[in-house]
Amino acid sequence: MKNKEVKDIKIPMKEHFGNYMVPVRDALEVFSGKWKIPIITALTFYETCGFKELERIVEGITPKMLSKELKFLEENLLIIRKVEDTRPITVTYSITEYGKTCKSVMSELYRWGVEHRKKVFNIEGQTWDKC
Amino acid sequence: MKNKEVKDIKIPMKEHFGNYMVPVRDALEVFSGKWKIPIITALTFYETCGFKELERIVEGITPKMLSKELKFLEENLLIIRKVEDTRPITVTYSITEYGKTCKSVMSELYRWGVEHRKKVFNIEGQTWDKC
DNA sequence: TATAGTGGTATCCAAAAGTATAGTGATATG
DNA sequence: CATATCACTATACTTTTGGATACCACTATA
Repeated sequence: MKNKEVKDIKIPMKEHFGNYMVPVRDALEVFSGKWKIPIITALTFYETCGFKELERIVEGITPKMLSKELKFLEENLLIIRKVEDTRPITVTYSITEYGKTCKSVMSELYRWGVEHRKKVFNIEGQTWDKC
Repeated sequence: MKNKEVKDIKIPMKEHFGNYMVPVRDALEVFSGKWKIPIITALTFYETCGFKELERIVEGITPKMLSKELKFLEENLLIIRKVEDTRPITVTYSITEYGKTCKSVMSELYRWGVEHRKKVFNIEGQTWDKC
């Protein structure tokens, strides 16, 4: 082919989208994985829980994973950990005001996910109890 | 402690939220991982691309990953693969109308991610070129 | 005939994510 | 004194994810 420069060569996304992916990846880091959304949801619902309580509420999670994810969520300012001076000492985890902003993302994921089930698996009207 | 039944024992999320997590997880399966969103974004932007084109557009991806993710996205009805009867035969991948519905989720992830950067890293006004 | 481009596979490997199981020190209860 | 609860940590393991490298058949071009 002559005039190679005429052929429309598609260029890397970075040229068009710059750093667009960076915040998207940040968000996904918070919401992906098996346990982060369940923990956020639990703390949004109950406001404050202890460690063992969360182990029971978030069914199936191991203490190792719970501990790891709580640290991550605290570093990301979504929850706060407080050591209460009781006997025996108890530790409480609570959702922050900022943590509550996750709701918009989660409900968008929920909304899209429900449509996706309909489209891909042809499953309608199942009881995806909205909250 | 007497009156154990008075103590408010927090119950597993499933009691409150039922199958709420199922569609959320479905959605996350589509959007998580390193390459799915970049591929969707590329095909949303260019409408139709060939395999080698995508390899160049989505910088850093290996043919193995590209092949795997394209299969996944096709199974999820987000893109279509067509073998064109040219010489040599070419294969095109295009976004479906349904695939375009991903935009709402991606822009919500973007929006939240930008706020999250501000909050957690105190990074303002950077050029997260919106699209 | 040599080279380059098309659309991929095959194989091996490393790192990350997640599971299973056990145990710790402090305190409180029966 | 035995047992249980709280908030974890430690260790070993498996699974999943992704990366590196090589290679394939086919066709077109120089």
